[in-house]
Amino acid sequence: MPVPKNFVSPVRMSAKERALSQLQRWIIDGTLQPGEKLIDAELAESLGVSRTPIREAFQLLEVQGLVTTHPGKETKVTEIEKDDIFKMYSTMAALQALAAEAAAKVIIPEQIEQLRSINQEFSSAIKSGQAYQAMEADEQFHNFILELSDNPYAASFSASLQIHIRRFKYVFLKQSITATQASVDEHDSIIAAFEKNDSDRAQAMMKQNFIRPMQELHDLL
Amino acid sequence: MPVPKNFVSPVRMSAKERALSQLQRWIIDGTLQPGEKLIDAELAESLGVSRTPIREAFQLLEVQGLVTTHPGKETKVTEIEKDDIFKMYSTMAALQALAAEAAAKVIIPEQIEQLRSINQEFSSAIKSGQAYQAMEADEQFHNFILELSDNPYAASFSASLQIHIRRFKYVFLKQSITATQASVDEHDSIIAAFEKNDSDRAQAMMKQNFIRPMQELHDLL
DNA sequence: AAACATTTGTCCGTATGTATA
DNA sequence: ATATACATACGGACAAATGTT
Repeated sequence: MPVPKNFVSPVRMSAKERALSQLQRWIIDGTLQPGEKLIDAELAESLGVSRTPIREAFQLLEVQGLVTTHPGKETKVTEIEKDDIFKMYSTMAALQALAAEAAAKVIIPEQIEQLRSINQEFSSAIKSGQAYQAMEADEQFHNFILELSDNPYAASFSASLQIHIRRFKYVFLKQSITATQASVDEHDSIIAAFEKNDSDRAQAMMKQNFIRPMQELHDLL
Repeated sequence: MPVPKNFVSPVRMSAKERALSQLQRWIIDGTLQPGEKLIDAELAESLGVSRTPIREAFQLLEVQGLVTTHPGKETKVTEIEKDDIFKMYSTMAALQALAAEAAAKVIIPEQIEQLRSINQEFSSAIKSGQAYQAMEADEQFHNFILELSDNPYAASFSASLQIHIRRFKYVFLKQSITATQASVDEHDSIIAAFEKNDSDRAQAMMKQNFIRPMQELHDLL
């Protein structure tokens, strides 16, 4: 019997992983607010697990910078302020520019076509005012390039930053749309640079793709 | 009774922290070799703690990329190969270049003097063939600039990469000296750029300070 | 194919430490 | 200043999962 090869991952998530991703979601979307105190026993009950997986999730969240633990004292959701946007975006810009530079040297036509397709969805989402879908498509575009760059360090750091940026948007912008047509055009420029294997230009355009919204966001707040 | 103000940090390290730093050391210096299987119960006994802090340390090491966990199966020390040097150094270069760019805009004369002093020690260590001291001074130089840049994301990512780079040097170079006079000169150029608050040049020189040894190392292996 | 051995995953009790009254 | 409450840190037992004989 032909079993579907790519079924939706039989993810037997451990309790720790479930706790982690749930807590991440709650912190990102503001259910758990900045500065809020977290008590493991309480969360353990509401997630239906024991305190151990919660504690383990706390440790990972601390490394990610989403919670801050004062050992033996308390653990709270990390505070966030609007000036942090500079630090997050400029760091992200540096990593993504690096990825674009590397990707430009190895990308093949089929992959360029995939990027085009993703950017098309991104554009559609913006035009129809679907903020969440637009954000997802944008992330997909950048993550695809990161994969091409074949740099696990940059990919890991970028993933971490992506979470912080998402949280920033939720906390300060409450879901309002942030992506604009300018972003779509910049993506097109990056794709064009990829076609010519022009790593310098790909790198420069990628940087702008983060620097511009960074300034727009800061002006807005 | 006058108690010394700056005593050596009353670090009440938790068992988890002790386990973590010990395991880090063992992985970096090759005591625990790439691909080696780690069993928490065993390490728990040899470190004189229970499995819990060992397990917690494992999780953090996994995020750092020093160990790889196959859930429910095993956890091993992450493999490493010589081509990884490109990925580590190019990523580090991007982060440090960003830090230098930011630092150039806010650095004050006193801090420039401190950098000069650190670079002096770096130079001395190289001339007297003290490989470890040279590496430490070099790291101190870069970490100081990271602090100035006031970017916790870049600082955190850089710290993580520093560990991987250290491990790479231990595994492939066995303590032989890697720093050269060229590095000292590049540091001087960075300092000179700082004096003029020339963030572009600081950024460019910082990048070269990582790209050059990256290629030298790769040619060597 | 099934039972076994090994290792990871989870639970919960207890100790330790910190802050508040 | 002492006691008390509360949250974290750790330990050890048990359960689940995987690979093997």
